[in-house]
Amino acid sequence: MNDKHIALTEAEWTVMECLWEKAPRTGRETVACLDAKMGWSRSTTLTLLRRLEEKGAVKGDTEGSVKTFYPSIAREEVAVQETENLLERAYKGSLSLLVSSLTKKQNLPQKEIDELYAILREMEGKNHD
Amino acid sequence: MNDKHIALTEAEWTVMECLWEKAPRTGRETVACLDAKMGWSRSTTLTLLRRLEEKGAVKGDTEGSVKTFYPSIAREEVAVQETENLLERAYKGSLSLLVSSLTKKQNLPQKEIDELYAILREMEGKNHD
DNA sequence: ATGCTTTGGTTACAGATGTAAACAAGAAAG
DNA sequence: CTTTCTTGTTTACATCTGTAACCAAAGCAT
Repeated sequence: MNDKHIALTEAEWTVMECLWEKAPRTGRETVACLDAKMGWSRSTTLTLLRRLEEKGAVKGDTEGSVKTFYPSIAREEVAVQETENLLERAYKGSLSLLVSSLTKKQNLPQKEIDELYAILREMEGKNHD
Repeated sequence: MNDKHIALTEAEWTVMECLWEKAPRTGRETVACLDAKMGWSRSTTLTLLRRLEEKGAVKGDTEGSVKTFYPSIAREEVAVQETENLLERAYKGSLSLLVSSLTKKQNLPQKEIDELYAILREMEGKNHD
């Protein structure tokens, strides 16, 4: 059984961030977290949690009168999904096109450049092994 | 006078693609284009055009009884905007993190790798000039 | 036991989005 | 000139999103 195509809205991302940061979290904890971070009302948070549960992004566990929530997809998985989407939509699937568009506006800090070199080198290593 | 923050929806992207591909286009032409490509009804296309005009993404020019449309933002501009958004949201602003996440799934074709090297080298050139 | 508090669930509601029918004013045809 | 076709505008409507009030059941305090 597989659950592809989970797209999160802005608000839902915020909730997920909260759970990715630390999970499981009880309803109350999650509410507190998002009240602190976003000033959201209890209802808002709980509604979002319900919708996320419905679309399979979080799993809720009820014990007695209290419910605990935790993500059922990894942050990176969602990130990659959304990235691929954008890549397709906006750059015809070409990562280098994305990078070049971005860097045309502003140069990267050297640190980022080094990281990227490292990634490329490593990939080349794998490519002909 | 500046018009930042233009976010396009899925459907609106499709319309813009049509105009970026060739512009200006009359209403009729645009309708034809999107009917062919998407099977949309005349009304649908025209509604989208109106909304895009409202949000400042296209400019419409009425001459007599016919209206011509053309994009008032460049494709790349929108692309970059949306990319920066995703970058912030999903990768804490780190491009290298994005790239590494993506390439973890599947290696890039050599061509892409070469392109990326080229981009990096060029940027380094600019960095200390 | 009886009433506050905490906790999750149900309902609500305005604005955005996808999709399109209905309508009106000008152009073209007979 | 009437009829018909075209072209753009208004209105419509279901679904999705952001945001939250209201409600009911379970716990706790008196």
